[in-house]
Amino acid sequence: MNKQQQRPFFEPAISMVRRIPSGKVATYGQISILVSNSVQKARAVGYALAALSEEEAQEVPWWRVMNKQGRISNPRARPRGALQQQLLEDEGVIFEEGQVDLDEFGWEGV
DNA sequence: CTTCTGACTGGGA
DNA sequence: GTCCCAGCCAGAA
Repeated sequence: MNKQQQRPFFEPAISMVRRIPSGKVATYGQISILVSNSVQKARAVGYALAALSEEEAQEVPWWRVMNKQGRISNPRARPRGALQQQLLEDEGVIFEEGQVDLDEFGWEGV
């Protein structure tokens, strides 16, 4: 728990990801803007999810977070990438050529 | 201490 | 469509 203080950006970002409703997807830049009002910290958001343990992954819908292109980021480095698409499709998100239409499934935020 | 890398984004060529 | 560059945060060497 004390680690939160060491991560001024990690925890807020994770908390925001948890707010993403089912059937919707958010981009790293989206989360970055919501928590810090800056899109430039998007990389830190991705890193925050990458640092999630399996335990945290159960509570955090990391699969609803993707890049601005509406595409799963670095799927080759993560076998879970296939799972991510499967989970999203199970929630009603439609993949088109391995790509999601953010204009339709993009999370508007709070 | 410095340097590099990474689940990113935006702009320019 | 591609490629390159600059900026941000966190961790590893």
